[in-house]
Amino acid sequence: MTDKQVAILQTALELFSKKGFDAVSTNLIAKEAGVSEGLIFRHFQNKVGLLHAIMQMGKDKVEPLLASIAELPDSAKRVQAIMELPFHIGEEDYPFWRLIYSLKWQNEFYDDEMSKPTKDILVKALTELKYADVDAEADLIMSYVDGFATTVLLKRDSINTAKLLETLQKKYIQ
Amino acid sequence: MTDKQVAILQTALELFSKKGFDAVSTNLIAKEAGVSEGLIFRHFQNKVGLLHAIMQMGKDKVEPLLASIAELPDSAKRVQAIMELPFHIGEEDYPFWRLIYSLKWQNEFYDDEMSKPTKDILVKALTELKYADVDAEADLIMSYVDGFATTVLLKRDSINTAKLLETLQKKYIQ
DNA sequence: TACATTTGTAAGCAATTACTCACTTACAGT
DNA sequence: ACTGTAAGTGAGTAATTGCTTACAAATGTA
Repeated sequence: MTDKQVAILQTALELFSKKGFDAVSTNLIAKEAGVSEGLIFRHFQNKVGLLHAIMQMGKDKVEPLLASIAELPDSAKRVQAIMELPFHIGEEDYPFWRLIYSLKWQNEFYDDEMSKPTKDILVKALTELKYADVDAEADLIMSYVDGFATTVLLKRDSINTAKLLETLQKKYIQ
Repeated sequence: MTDKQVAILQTALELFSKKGFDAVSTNLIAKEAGVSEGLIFRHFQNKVGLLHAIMQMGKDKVEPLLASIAELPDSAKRVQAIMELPFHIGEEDYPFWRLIYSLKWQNEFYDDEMSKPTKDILVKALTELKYADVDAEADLIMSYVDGFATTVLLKRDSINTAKLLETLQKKYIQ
């Protein structure tokens, strides 16, 4: 990967996550990245190809994180780790997660499969914990996580997310 | 309001919520609504004006609903009503709520004030219920609600939302 | 050195974009 | 019937869109 290739990916991610995929032109990306517009198409074929490349980058980063959670020996700790996931996103990964969540709401790009691995970890852990309705319980926790992610990614300036996590933990940890 | 005015508003809402605001052209809206493109600008000044008109429509519908919750005499019931809000959205209101949530992720249109009245109801109720940290508790519930809304609006086909609500209620109602 | 491949540019492309404007039609109130 | 106002049209606009292409510079690799 060339310097300019990285520059394109990073500024595109930044802009997509800030304004939304459709509101950002390839012209703007090129300008902000200090690159000729043609180079975007040389490396990524088209605008959607650029988006795919960004998503792949993100997936490559998420996979090992999820794997490390799956390896935790304590089932309850696995559930807890999934639940608290949004609170432990590094500042540098905010743009990626904002992009993921914004794309969810556009029919064209919504990929239901993305959250599958996370739910699988939950289902396995909840089964081990002998929950009655494992699937519904997992869906409920997945909803919580979506909610926490929304709050952390969208309101980190206006609310105290550390205190929020603390309040949450008081309910589930004794 | 003319028939054509209503047609524009409805098809615009439908398209915006399905594809995203920026991905929908005024040309397409006009075609789908069976109206000349110029009429959109006659009635709503510009594309953003059209969006504002749609949002106003939605707000007018939400306000009385929220007011009726605020009037419930039982504080606990008020909290419960807020929490379950996403599960009781009528099918006909899905497009509006999808639009609201998709716009949340675009810097340009995100209006932090929109969720204020809901949180106010929560804060008041939780105070009456003598919760320790009312504000953090309210933020937590607001997060839940965002999560439930995401699930209901995005996955109503692939998961059983009725069962999800049931599972949720088991945790909070004894 | 020579040559092939990759990386990069700049100008240009047809199509689409949001929006305007001159115009006609419908319908009030007097 | 006359007139002012609102509703509606459709052809136009300049600017922007995603993308191509012909070419130059850089980077291998023998």
